[in-house]
Amino acid sequence: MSNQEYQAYNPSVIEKKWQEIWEKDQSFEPKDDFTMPKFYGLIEFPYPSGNGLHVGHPRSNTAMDIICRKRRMEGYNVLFPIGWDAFGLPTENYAIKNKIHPEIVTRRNIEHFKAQLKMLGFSFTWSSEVSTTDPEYYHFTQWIFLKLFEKGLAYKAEMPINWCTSCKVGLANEEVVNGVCERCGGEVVRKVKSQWMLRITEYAEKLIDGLDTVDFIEKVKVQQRNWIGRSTGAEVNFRIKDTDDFIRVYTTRPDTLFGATYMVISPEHKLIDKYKDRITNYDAVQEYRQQAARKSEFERTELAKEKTGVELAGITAINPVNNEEIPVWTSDYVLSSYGTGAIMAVPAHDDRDYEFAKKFGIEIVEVVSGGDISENAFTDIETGIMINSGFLNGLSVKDAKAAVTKYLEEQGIGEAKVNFKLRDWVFSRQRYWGEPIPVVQCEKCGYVALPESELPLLLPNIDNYVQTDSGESPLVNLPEWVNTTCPHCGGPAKRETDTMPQWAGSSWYFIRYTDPHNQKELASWDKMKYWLPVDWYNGGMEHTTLHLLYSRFWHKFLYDIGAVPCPEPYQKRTSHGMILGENGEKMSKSRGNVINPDDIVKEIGADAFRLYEMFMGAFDQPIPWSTDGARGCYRFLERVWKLQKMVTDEKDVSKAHQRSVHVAIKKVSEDYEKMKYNTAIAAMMSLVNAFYSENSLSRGDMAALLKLLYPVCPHFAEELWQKLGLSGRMIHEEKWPEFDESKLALDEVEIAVQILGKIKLRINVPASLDRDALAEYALSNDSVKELIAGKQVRKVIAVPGSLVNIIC
RNA sequence: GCGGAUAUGGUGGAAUGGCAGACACGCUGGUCUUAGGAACCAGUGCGCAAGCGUGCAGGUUCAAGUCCUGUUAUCCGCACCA
Repeated sequence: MSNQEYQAYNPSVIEKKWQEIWEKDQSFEPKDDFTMPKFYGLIEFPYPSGNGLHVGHPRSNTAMDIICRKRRMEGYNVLFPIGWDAFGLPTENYAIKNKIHPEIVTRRNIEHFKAQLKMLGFSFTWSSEVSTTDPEYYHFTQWIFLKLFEKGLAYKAEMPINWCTSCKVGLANEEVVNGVCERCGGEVVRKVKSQWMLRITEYAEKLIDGLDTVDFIEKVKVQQRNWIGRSTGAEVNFRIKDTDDFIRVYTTRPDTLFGATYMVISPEHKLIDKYKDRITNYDAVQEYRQQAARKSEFERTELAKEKTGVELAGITAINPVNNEEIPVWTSDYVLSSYGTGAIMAVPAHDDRDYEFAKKFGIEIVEVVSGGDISENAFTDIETGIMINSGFLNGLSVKDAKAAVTKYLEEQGIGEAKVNFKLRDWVFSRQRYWGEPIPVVQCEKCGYVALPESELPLLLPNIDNYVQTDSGESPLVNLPEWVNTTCPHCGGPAKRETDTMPQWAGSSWYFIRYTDPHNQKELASWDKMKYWLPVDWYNGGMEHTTLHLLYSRFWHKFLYDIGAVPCPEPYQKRTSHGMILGENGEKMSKSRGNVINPDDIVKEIGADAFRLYEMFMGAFDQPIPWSTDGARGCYRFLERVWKLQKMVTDEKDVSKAHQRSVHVAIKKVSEDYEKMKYNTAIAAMMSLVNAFYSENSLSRGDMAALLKLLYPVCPHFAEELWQKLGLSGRMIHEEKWPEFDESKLALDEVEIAVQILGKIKLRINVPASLDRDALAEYALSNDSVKELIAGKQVRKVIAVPGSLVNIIC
């Protein structure tokens, strides 16, 4: 019995107490000792919105906090940083609406977030805190841009953007919902603007291949691979009859070349203009092209089901393998932005071509046997055999591909080709609250980079953050800022007024964390060399093809120019499921099902809140919130709290609980690593139930439980540890417990006895029996004998520790 | 249409091919209380039972929630990528 006076569990008091101690002692600051084994745990730094933390943040943060706290107890030097992804639209919109400078809004929001995160007791490396809006930080965001520009990976191009006709504003894709403006419901059209682009496509291959070297959860890899969309095939030239010109097509099915019965080029294809004099129905073609151009993105996808198109009368092409003359069409089902903007159509073996050919009565020639082309296109590439295909006849699809590609290359009419779906990254925003792009436009020299010595190019102060009527950044209203001189020729030049997207600052923040106040470079080489790559990065699936891909791109680029020491930024990536409202729907203000972490912490404390978020269900699955469930976790902590009244003076793990304790250590240690927090917590609950069933536990038993519980409920564990005086240190300075396999053994186990696979009874047997001994033991049991009396035993399957199945 | 995931009590969910429903929530009854939305104790998949039970239909196996084939529903992502 502890001689401490018993006090009821009061989370608000002890949480505050320990947060102050940790802060005062700098308990979680990493050491400068680079000989220690390191662990770099990372969570996506939050966007400090005005709404404050939602319940999703603590789910990811607590999960990684658990890993980091455990790592420290295991002797690792741990970096677990936090910062602010603070540029971006919502802050700017708030600033516009309330006429407050976004910088002030941002500062206020960060303070609020910080207080909330501290309230939850995360063991962040606060000394590494960064904000993307800090000039000291965006200095190097701009520096990376200069490097991209220098290497030709940043370029300016005419690109269509989403334009709200009512707000007269360019919108991000995320702001366009069902073809209308998210804010005003106005019509959104495509408007061509000159935009900064980043050549991420240059890294398509590396981004795909790099996935084989990292430990990302499979669905992230699959999604990135699909997004990058590598496909292998061939480009083939089809001569336009009576000219020297070719239509060059891309196909993944060069094996079906003999089945090409027409061609389709995109409405934007240059050859249409070039041969407009030959096209006898040019008026009709022109009208179709205008129609296609007028269609908004929304309409184009809406109308995707029904194929449309116009034949280019007067133009035909020659199939290079059989010299057949085939018609050429234009249709918007062929995209100008993919491949060569032209295809050979093989209706017998492509669903889209089939549909198109059926609609317009074009010939369908079967070249792969195995299907029924009177019903459907036959697209199976595994089983088909080539027919009607000259020298390819009799080959499998796979062999035919190889054979025809070789032939094309030998004849000089085509070649193997890899294509990607990935598009270059539109990097401009006509907005105020972002990093200025450090480039000027000179009348003589064109786009010229600022010299590095002029970085950071500060975002100038401004009174009005609204875009201009023509959709330019409000920075254009600052002539004294815009008008400058060309660093190259000294002549008059204008600064770029577009700013960078929110994804810029977040593409390299994990590098900056290793050396956040370095004025000279991204981070010092020694620090990067020690800390990078991030060992474990947890975040949301919604960033898989955005932030996660962008930052891998930047990192690979930085690696290629020798600015970082490793080719991949993240060794391991995991992902948490979303927390839904209590009604099972997505949490949102409009649904009125939002749970505020402040309210929960006020009611049950941070530890119970953290505990519940980890216990509520499988970590990677979406899960509805349950306030009752959260209260249940509070009850569990109260139950543990009350254990202090039955702790004996025995120092070691008790005989009575020895097995339960070691089972729990094993289960909890393993489950934390697998992020199976729910079952880890269940194991601790079972242990507590075992303590209660004996009405007694030793100090050693309690110590083991508290160490296991500490990563999830750190304040609680620290407090009880100290209250019971379990050691002279604080619990976070303790070693992680190890389990002893030999302590897991049982003397006797209950096994099930089955007859023909049906359970008939359960018997207790010595745990040490092997397969044969167990079978024998079971057969000699009186109750079992009764069951099989008069029957012939044909076979006995015995599984030690589990069951005996008697076949008779 | 393509890709991914999921499907188990009233609810959230457990279960290396080996006793389905661990651990919780909720609910029912009880104890103690001036009181209970506190605590503690007992019960709780369905069925009176024999039995039946992991979306549905088959299959493999001594044994299937788990493996295979097919199928349905829901969620997420992509959207004519040749």
